[in-house]
Amino acid sequence: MARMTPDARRESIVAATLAVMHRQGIAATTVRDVAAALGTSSGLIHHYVTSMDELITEAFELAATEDLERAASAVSGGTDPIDRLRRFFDSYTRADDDSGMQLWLDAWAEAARRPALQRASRRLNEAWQSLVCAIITDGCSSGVMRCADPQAASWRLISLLDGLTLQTVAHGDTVSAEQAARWSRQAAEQELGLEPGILNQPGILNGIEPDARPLGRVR
Amino acid sequence: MARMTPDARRESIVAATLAVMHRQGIAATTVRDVAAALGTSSGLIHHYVTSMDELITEAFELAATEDLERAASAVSGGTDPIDRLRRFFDSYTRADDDSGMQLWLDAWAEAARRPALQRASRRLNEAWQSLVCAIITDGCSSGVMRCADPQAASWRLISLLDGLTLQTVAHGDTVSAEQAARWSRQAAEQELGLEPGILNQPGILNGIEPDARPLGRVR
DNA sequence: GGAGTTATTGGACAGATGCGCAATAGCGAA
DNA sequence: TTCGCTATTGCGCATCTGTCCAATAACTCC
Repeated sequence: MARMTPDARRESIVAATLAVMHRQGIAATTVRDVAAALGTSSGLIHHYVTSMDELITEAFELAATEDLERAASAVSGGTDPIDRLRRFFDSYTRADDDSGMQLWLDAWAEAARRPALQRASRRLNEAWQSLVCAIITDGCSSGVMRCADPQAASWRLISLLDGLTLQTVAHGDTVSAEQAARWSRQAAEQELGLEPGILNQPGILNGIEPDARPLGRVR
Repeated sequence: MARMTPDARRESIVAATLAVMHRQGIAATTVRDVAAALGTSSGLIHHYVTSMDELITEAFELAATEDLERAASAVSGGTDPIDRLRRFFDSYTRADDDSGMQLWLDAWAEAARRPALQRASRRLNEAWQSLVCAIITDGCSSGVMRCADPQAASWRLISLLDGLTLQTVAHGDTVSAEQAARWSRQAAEQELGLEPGILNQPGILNGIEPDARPLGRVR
């Protein structure tokens, strides 16, 4: 294999690890599979990485952080709290494939037994909640939303989305992706005292940023 | 090891498998560990079970079915829809340990790659939703609840509970068990047009069935 | 060009995994 | 008491796992 600079090689290793994780699941990701995906030897991986756990955590952190940043950037383009909330739903919901959410399912299950992964998962989950909480807090102070406890409301909103999407991904279609999208928006409208259907308007996202790729936690 | 009847032995194997699954997680449950927990040889396991996958699915199905039946039985003792809903929350929420929910996290993550486990998980999740949906439907027709779409509402309720509990179990206490209990009840009251706080009244469960153990999906 | 540095190789190592199989031992029926 | 059935044993097999390490090859600097 062609010799690469340490930085480039490290990056390619993490990227390959992520690909294998998507294909086989976190628990079944092995050094040899990563090496094979890269077309190199397994020894090379350990030349850059001290343990498999570290590598898996790093790859998960990379993917999850990118998704979060895409969502945050989509939200930040909103003109007002309701528009920002709409963009948040768009970015979370508009998934073409489920492998991103599957990664989260793996992470939540593995968290109990991999401390480093737990820290990463926890930190990123809290960041998602903060993102939503800021929108709700704004919405309340500007008077377009009514909510007694933005902290609780945002955890509910995130958890509801996770719970519904979980059904879609783990069980095929006990809850379809379309239902998850619709039902979670309805719940948010109800919870925040919004006019029913207001979050379902065709995403302004489409008009403003035609290049924007499907966004959000679920890639 | 003492010779046992096939039925008794099979039962003991499934029980031991479940214990190992709770301790080590589904993915890390091995034939040898089960044999060790039982004080027998690994060959014996395969004398009763054709594959590890089958055994794991069977053990999960057993635990999840028992939890569901405990919840259903708690609910069926309710005097009216609101009382039944209260009992449902009590049985889901009143968990002393988290290993039951951890089992569900494992199952959801593994479902994509173990078809038999996916079928079991799916079937049981749908049963939980049916249980709630029946309560809501009753509540609507007797006029004590207001809900346009009991199907959607019950999926939301289940998913919210799963999502919140997931945080408690996977991340320690991003959301505490107490918050998960309170917030999900608040959401239900809001969604079903109930008087705030009505689901938080001290569980009638305690008075009527003093023997009733902590119930629900989370054991 | 030569020398030094280091990215990369390929395999060794010890341990774990699911599964299968001959041998053994315990129990019920004759 | 003896016989037959089968629950149970203990180990073998092939394969896979993370980790490590000496040998090699490619690149940089003198």
